Amino acid sequence: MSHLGYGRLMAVDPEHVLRAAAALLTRKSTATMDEVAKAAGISRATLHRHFAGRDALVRALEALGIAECEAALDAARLDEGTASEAVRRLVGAVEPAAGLLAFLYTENQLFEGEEQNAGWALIDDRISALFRRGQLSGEFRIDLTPAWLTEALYGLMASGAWLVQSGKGAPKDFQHMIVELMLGGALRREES
Amino acid sequence: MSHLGYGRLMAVDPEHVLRAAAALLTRKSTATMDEVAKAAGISRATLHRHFAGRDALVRALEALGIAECEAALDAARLDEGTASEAVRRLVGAVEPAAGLLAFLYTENQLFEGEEQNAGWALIDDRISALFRRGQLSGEFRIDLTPAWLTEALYGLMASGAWLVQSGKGAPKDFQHMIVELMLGGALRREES
DNA sequence: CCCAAATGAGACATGAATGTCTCACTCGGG
DNA sequence: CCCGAGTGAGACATTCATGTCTCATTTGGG
Repeated sequence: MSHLGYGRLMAVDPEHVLRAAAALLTRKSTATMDEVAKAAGISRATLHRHFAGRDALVRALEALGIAECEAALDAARLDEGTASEAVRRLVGAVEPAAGLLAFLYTENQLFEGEEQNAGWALIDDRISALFRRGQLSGEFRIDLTPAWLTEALYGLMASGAWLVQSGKGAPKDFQHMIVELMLGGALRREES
Repeated sequence: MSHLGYGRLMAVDPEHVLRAAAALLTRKSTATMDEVAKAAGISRATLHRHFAGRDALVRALEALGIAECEAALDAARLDEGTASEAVRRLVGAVEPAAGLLAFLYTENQLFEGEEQNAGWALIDDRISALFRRGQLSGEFRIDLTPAWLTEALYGLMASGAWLVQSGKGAPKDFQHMIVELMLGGALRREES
């Protein structure tokens, strides 16, 4: 059995391991370290050499999710154009990481302790600021708090990821269905 | 004697146990049977006498959640009035069970196996039918599928429950913030 | 009063997952 | 060619939740 090395020696790519772990844990959040190792195509021993334990693995996944969120936030350029356009760009940029984020979102183990990763608060702030900007510009309604709009966006993205993963929705509709419901709601409009 | 009388002794109320378990597991989904027992104010032995094991407990919680959902669906009278009004009534009726449902929603253990409870499918159908009715009456937009609207409603209710539980939102706003975002979206409207 | 039902407390075994370790093998570079 | 880093396989001990059991106690009914 040989692994396709990609330049150096046959060292395991931690990134690839995390991707595989995320893909598996998103489907089966109770997967054991052994299952994770098999999913990543490595042995349990090697998995342990890279991540001290299950907790460390989940923490690494959390860090990866935060990093991808921040990358998406940067790529979406939330300060440019209308807030609506920014929301649309954000959802589109987040889509590749939606599965991982949906897993982390349901992993409330991460939020029950005292030491939850401060990265989430920063992300919350940036998204809240976007909604607040939309409210100040008169674009968004003001009877819904930025905190709620942010939380709701998380929920809709998780639901969207779940819908796609279960096969009840097409991946290509991910951005559209989330953005349209988030901004426009379910009611039919006559105007525009 | 020897008949199944239940007013006899200081028998534990299984309903109360389930409520306590739901309240705890919503906050800490990894709570042990011992913690659940303590939260319910009974011993682990008694907890085990009523629910064969952790799996049975979660199944019972699932059955309770399904029952409460169906009760809410009945109480909301989805066939009466406009679809919007029905959605509003539904969210209001579901609110007391929102915490439990949020827990079940994130307990993807329930949906990964082959034998997921058929009760969810029935609930999905009833809610989907409501959105479809709204679309046929011209009340709801038709570019979002009933399946997505249903899933989105779940996600928003879970997010709403989480927001309230974390203290970042008031319980009294639960119905309003969910219904308004679900139906009207975040965009500000000039009309009405 | 006496008994049966139900509970609480705790001991005990079991099983699964985890964490640690050793050893042999395979590359790749010097 | 040889050496070492990195890996796979597996043995091993440990931890912890779980499941089962016993026994004392409480409670309420007959």
